[in-house]
Amino acid sequence: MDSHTMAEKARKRRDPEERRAEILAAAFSLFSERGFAATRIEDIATRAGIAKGTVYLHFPDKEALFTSLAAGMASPILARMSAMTASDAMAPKTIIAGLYALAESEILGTDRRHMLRLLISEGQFFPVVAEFYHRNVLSVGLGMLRQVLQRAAERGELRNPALAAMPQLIFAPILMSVIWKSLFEPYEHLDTKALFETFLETLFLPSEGEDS
Amino acid sequence: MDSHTMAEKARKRRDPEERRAEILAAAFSLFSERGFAATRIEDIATRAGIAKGTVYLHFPDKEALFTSLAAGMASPILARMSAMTASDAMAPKTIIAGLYALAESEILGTDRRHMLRLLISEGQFFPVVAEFYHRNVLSVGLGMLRQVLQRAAERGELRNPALAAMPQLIFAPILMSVIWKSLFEPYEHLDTKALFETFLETLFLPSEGEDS
Amino acid sequence: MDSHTMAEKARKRRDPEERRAEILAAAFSLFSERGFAATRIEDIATRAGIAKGTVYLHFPDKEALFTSLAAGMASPILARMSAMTASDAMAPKTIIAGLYALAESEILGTDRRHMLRLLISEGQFFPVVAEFYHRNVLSVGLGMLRQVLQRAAERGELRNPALAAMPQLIFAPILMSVIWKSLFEPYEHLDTKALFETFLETLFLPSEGEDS
Amino acid sequence: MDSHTMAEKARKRRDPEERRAEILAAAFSLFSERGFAATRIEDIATRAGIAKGTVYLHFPDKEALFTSLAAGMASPILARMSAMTASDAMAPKTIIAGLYALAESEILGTDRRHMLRLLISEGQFFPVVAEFYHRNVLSVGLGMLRQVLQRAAERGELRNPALAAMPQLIFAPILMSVIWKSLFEPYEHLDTKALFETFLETLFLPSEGEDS
DNA sequence: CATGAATGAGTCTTCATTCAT
DNA sequence: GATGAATGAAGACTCATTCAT
Repeated sequence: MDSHTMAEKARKRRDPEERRAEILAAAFSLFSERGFAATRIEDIATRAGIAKGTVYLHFPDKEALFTSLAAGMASPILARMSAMTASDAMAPKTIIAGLYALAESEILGTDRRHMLRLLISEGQFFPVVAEFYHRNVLSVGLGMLRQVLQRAAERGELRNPALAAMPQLIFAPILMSVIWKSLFEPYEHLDTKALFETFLETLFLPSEGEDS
Repeated sequence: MDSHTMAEKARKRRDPEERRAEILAAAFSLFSERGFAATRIEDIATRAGIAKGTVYLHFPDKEALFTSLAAGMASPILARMSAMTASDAMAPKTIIAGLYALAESEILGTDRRHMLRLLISEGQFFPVVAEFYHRNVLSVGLGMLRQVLQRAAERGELRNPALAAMPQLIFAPILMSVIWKSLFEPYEHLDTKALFETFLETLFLPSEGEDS
Repeated sequence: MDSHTMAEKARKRRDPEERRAEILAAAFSLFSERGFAATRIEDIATRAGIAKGTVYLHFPDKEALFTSLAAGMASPILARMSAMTASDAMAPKTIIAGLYALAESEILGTDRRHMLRLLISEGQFFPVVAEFYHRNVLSVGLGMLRQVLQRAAERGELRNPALAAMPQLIFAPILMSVIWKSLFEPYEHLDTKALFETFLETLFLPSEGEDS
Repeated sequence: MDSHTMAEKARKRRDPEERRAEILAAAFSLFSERGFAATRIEDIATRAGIAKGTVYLHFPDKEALFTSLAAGMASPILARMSAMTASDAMAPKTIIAGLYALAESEILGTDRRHMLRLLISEGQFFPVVAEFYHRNVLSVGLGMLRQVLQRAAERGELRNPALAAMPQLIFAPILMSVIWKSLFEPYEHLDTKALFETFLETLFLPSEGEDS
């Protein structure tokens, strides 16, 4: 018999990276469900299938847990966005449409939307996180959008060329959707696909041969 | 006659409504600054100039403080919005422009923006509040907007007539601005006036005699 | 019926000073028994007949409890010592004898000896306490002793006049006794009265008309 | 032959006695610096250059570490003292002077003074230690002193022959010095050489041909 | 033998809520 | 009504000890 019977003994001595990831996953789901203040370290440990003290072997304190989580969230999304906007070949409208599709499938359609709400909620009290996001996510993301919008304006595709100076507006419906889903979805469904579609058609002039 | 002067008496036994309002004002400023969890009842009492126990004569618990505050926040804004959209005489674009002006002066420019952020943050954990807002603020507000946008569409003033079905989009830049101000303003200033202006010009076709 | 039925209701709302004193008394006995680290705030509270949280209404933290205790211990003893050495009329030998009698009845014979041991033990880790004692107790006490010994030397009563420059030696047997009582008394009794008597006769030449 | 060099191996699998000594040395320095409660097993391990668990291969628990340390401290000093007092040839005054010189160079002048303070502080809570010291150090040490003082008394060298019945007094200035160094040295220097000299001259009559 | 990840009992401290005055 | 002392449940974090590798 192999001494690494993988099944049962999995409880002890995991690979540190794996363990760390499990803790973060547990923290993620609990922070999402209950918010930062209402989540107890012990609950995170329990959900990760470990003891309270073990959490502290991987993170110095509760705050670090949140900070790590926030930082880790950023890169995957950014990478996708980056890949998208990189190709000059793609039409701006298609790029923005792709961004909204990405937002729908990767944020609104998953638990990640809770994390975004969490960042909105708690970010203010974690300046490290806010600054990190501004520097690494927003600056980069807005920069890419600015370029795309600039190109669209030059090609005469934008309804309002001034949009290129306000790339934040592109994010606005995404944030709105996250908030709506969090607070009001139980009372009234929001059709985000239609929302993004409508917004897109408002931003861009119809392409050649497209029906108005 | 005893040694209690009028001035001294003025501190005690105030009109209950007035007292209640003072407590709410104190709670408002503290919740805004620190969030719900980090605000202590005692701090609220101190800021209101009363004793801890007195708070409980007016509100059953901390949660009630938050829900009352949330409920109280709604009406003034709603009233103004209502007043605005009521007049059929005003052009839709002017009404929406007025709404943004209102948002700037009454929300973004004041401490109320913190309260809106607070509603976004904590609302999920206070279903009473979320439902209240959906029923009394959003339903009403979105209804009004739908009418205004419908009228604009009929008058051919909208870039995209489908907007009338997505009045939530009107709120999106306001939410975005609130979030930006909370998290990123220290790192990068957001010119909300320009943002709203740009957005407005994107939604509406130029009026007669206006330069595109 | 008097509403201050003093007997049963004594549990609540005591005079703050009294309450503070009770907490200090409880802390004193527990620190004495178990040392600083091994004493739990909750035990102090229980012994004082109050709830854990109440301790924190009177002292900011565990350290403050120790510090206050240490500071409070000093003055009574100092006052007595001061009264003693003040009178120039008394013979130096009588004064020192009185000091040892005081040490026996007020320190070695009471729980205060535990506190002295505690100061010896923990003082190093509480620089505030050590400095306080140096400034307010030792400096003063040694100063007084120096004067007394100086006078004795001038009157030719000291076996070794150089003692006036080393007043710390006077304290040495007291410290030794405190330590002995703490550690070894169960195994071997120390007759402190005889100890002090022997030491005194070693320091001073026999008075006129005294038997050797 | 594998990649393990001699140097690398030297870190592992040392002679058990040597390993034990290293752990005790590490424990000694840390207990001295911070006291018993504030010293963590992990710190001891780190300072000894081994892993936490390894400590438990040599000592059953933290307490055993302290008691072993305490016991080990005793013998060297005792041996020296024993060697000193053994020779009947040496004058009593010279022996006691030698004892103080020993105390200065081997205790007060080294880290061992911290250990003595530690014994004073924690001894009470480790009855095993207290009893061990009483039986193996104090009884023996006081016995030797009693003999020496007895001899001095018989030879008419003592100011007060009764001193022979109170050999504890000989230790008093040593303890006083240890305590002073621990607590008050930063605020006021104590000249222990002078202190012991003064004390010695107080106990003993001047030797023949010596100035009083 | 040696390691250090894992455990969980233990402790300080906070704070919403109560209630005697 | 108003007060603020008192309560005690709750939660972050520590660290001696164990034990799988």
